[in-house]
Amino acid sequence: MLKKIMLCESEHHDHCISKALESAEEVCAQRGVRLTPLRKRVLELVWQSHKPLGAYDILDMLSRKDGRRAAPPTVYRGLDFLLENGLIHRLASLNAYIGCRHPEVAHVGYFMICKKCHNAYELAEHTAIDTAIATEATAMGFSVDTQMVEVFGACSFCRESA
Amino acid sequence: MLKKIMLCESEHHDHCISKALESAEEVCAQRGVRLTPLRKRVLELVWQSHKPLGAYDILDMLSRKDGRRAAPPTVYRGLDFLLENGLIHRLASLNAYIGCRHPEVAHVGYFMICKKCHNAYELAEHTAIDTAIATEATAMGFSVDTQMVEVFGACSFCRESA
DNA sequence: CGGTAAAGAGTTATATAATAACATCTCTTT
DNA sequence: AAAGAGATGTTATTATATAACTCTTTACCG
Repeated sequence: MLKKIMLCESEHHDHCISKALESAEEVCAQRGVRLTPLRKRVLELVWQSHKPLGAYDILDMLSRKDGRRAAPPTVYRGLDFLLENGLIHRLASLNAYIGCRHPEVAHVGYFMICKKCHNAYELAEHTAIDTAIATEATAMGFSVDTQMVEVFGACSFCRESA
Repeated sequence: MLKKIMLCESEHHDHCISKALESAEEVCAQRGVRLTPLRKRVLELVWQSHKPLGAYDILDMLSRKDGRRAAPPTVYRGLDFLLENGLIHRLASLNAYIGCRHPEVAHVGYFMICKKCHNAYELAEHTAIDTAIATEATAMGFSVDTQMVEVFGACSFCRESA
């Protein structure tokens, strides 16, 4: 029997979205940076699901919503702001972006990405992986600055249905 | 006192190159695939240093060498072949390619990349990191297919000179 | 308040990374 | 030599991201 990690903490994904927006407001207020309407909309779009989204996917959604066609820099500026403030993460292996669950504290993300349902699970900080990387680095005299860990495979739900 | 992991096993980097080419010949012969002149040249170019190279960097080097301008698919086909046969790795966070030290056995690469000298150190397989990832995955019922671990920071040499 | 500087957003063009689609060549086998 | 497969050449295009400049909005200062 597999342990199942849920993507949404509550019954409905809407809670994830509203909670994320709320946290974002708090975090930005606390840091004295502005969560402008554009930035907020981009964040909201990223949070539409737990699947990483490409910048141009977001751009399309944004354009559809607004009626007129937005240009790439519009969305990239939003994404850059959100990345800088730890409100989203970028997945290098997918060129995609995903909402961060714990924007209060700066951290790099560790992700398990299901190749079937495309959902990405962010692991908590200070996992064994973190420790292992630090240990390996120390052993070779390497000082770690940042890191990317992206694991691909099948999540428990997809394994079951397969 | 930091332990120093050397990039080149012998005194001269030329040994790395010739050893890599030799291994590649063996591996390809064994698998019944063809290490054509083009593929070999691409591999040789990737191995010019221990710094990850972009596809277009390789393309430029290739073009310079040949006199005439090569087109992107030329180099991408070479890279694809080398990737498929585990002769090189792709670093997703850099969109760059680097020679693999152990092409005999299929594996994903774990890399420590120095932001100062740009050299990339490939860690041996079955490190603690590997184990840690497997453990985390199991704990959440996730079956691992492949993974990407890319760590950025400062290598022992650059730390010393800083 | 009103002026001003800075931050944000719009717009156009372009850089960078990768692939699609089709033609051609070059082996090997017969 | 012919056929077929694998490899390479060639042209065009897609996908991702940024540069450079303009205009607007906001925050701040007197």
